[in-house]
Amino acid sequence: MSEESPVAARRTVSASDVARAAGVSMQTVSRVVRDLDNVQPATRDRVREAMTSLGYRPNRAARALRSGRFRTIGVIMFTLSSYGNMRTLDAIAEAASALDHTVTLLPVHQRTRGGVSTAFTRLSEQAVDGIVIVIEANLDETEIDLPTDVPIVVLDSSRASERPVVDTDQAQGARLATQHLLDLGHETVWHAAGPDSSFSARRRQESWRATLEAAGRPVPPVFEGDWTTSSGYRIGLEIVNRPEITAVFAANDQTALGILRACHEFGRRVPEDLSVVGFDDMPESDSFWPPLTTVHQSFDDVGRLSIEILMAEIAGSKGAASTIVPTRLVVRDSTAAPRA
Amino acid sequence: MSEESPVAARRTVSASDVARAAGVSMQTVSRVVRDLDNVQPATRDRVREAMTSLGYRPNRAARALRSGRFRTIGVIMFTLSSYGNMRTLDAIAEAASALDHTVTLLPVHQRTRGGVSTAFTRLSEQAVDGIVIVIEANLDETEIDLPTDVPIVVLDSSRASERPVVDTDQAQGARLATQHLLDLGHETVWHAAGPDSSFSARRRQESWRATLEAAGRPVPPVFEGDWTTSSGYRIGLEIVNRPEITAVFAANDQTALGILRACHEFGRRVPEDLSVVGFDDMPESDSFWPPLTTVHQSFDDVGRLSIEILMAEIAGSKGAASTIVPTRLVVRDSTAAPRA
DNA sequence: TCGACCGATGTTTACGTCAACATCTCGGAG
DNA sequence: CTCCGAGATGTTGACGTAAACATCGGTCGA
Repeated sequence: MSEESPVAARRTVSASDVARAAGVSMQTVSRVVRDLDNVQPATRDRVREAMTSLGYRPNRAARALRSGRFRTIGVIMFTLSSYGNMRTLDAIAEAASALDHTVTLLPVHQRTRGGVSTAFTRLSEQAVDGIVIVIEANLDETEIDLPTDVPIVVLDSSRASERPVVDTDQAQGARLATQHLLDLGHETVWHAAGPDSSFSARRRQESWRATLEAAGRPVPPVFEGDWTTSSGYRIGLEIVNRPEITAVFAANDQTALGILRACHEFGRRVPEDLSVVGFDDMPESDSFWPPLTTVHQSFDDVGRLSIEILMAEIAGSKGAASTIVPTRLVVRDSTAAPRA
Repeated sequence: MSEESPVAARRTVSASDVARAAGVSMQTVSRVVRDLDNVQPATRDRVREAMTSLGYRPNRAARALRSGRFRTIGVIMFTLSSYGNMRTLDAIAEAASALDHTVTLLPVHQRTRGGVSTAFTRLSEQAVDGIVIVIEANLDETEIDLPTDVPIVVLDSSRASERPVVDTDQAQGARLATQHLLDLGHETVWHAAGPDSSFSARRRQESWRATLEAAGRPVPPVFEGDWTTSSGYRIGLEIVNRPEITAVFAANDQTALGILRACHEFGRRVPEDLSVVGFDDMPESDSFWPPLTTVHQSFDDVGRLSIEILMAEIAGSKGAASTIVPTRLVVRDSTAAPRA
């Protein structure tokens, strides 16, 4: 009945306003906000009431300043425009949110130097408690001016990193794909690779090669791609002219899709004349034509684990272990035994 | 030569540490940091040197507390797992970054009440200067406890909102698609709709209907979908049994892809027996089989404009105008004249 | 009955920065 | 030679919160 007038917007309601309204001290308000200690239920209710009627919202900046904690995780990625990155970010955001943390996107500026485009970022202000680096590049980490005192978890990195690494088990996935094709009876398996700048792509390629070698099969030259459907299409155009190729392992589903397109255009039948395996298991992959056999990776697990490890580091645990998330092969209709 | 020892990590370097090292006052450090005023070049250099050698980073919380500005934009979205949302977020992040702002993902918690799942979010703490709502739901805005004093821009909203709205011109896009099919000589066009909870989906449907009516064509019943390939596949299964259907406008590319799959499985030829148009123009769409005719929407423009408008609001301009971004039709191989 | 102890609440102070104001230096005009 | 002003730099005091410490009743056992 008192503060009804919605006249001029007061600036901001602070804890002391609430305290005055509830007839308690600021400190008690703080305790109620943080669900702390024993505050007498009656007092608590009185404070709560005052908070809602005044529309009080704790000032996060002040809180962070005082406590030194931002309850915020920073994420560094080059681009959101890839299926994997997006899914990973989604999972990270969800996991962080469950722990009552917020996710902020830390900008990465591209820089061209000596012909190579590298990333250069100056995280000039510390406003995060931890950082997840989801970056895909031949990136010298020194190019990113990272805070020294903030825990960091890295995805898609060389294992050489001293930081904790969380990643899909690229090697296992590529082996699954390659072995599947060999098991079907193909003499060997060709590979439509991802960009050399990606650690994931490199590991998939290495594992494909190792699997062939372990089976004593010839290792054909690699088709170089860059994750895109158009690079897959270009590779597909080469493949359709070479009847001796009966099986291809594509570095990701988009590349596989591009190959499928070339096959359609030139009448190369899949899987009768050519078996194709992808990697990622995008939601669309089961509707490609034919539905794509592919390696499913669990982006959700990767995102969730990276937050778990990061939070442990933030909480002070030293030397958190790196973690590898297994994949599984999803067999659909793009693979078959070679024609006799 | 002096501070070489990397012994124990000091806590944080503050402006006063820098001031001491450079032999100036904190205020001068602050001036240098903000590139302000006239600071004697010699002094400026001295301070800069001290900053780098000490590894000084301004404390963003303190800065925000003092200035009341966070240099941060909050983004509210249900899920990142849709092509459009992801692209929009990417564009928003880029635009914000160009203006030296950071983007944070504000979590939205799902809540089920009375059988309907609604969003409930308590943005309990204000830590953003403005908010972009990219939400797709029959959402009573009161369900989200938004700060009252923060500028907001809405995407994918009913036009009824009093807030500034930025969106793709859904109506124009749907008209383009429908008219294209009519122009090819189809008697009428069927529609594989998106979920009713999406304003975009509803507007595409309305415009499809209006276009048919304006052309004096019969308006067939709507196939109800939910953006996914599997709903498109389900719709496709119905279509393949009905030879009288010669043209379909799908609410998005995924739905179209599902329809294509059903056509392949049951030998309904596209575009000879059925013309299909999508909406979005995903990067994969030109590699579908056949390459998909679709409506291209410019997510980049939507993201960029939303930030422009939001920033203007933050800067104090009242009543920012809503904006509609045009689409364009991309004709590929999934559409043709009906067979005579 | 009294003192110790415990739970509930209040008081003080510092977190790091920036705005406002104060001061200081130096050159040039009168 | 003095005074004034402009530019350079320093000092003080919030911003809103939470940690540390202080205080104040009341309960319970000896």
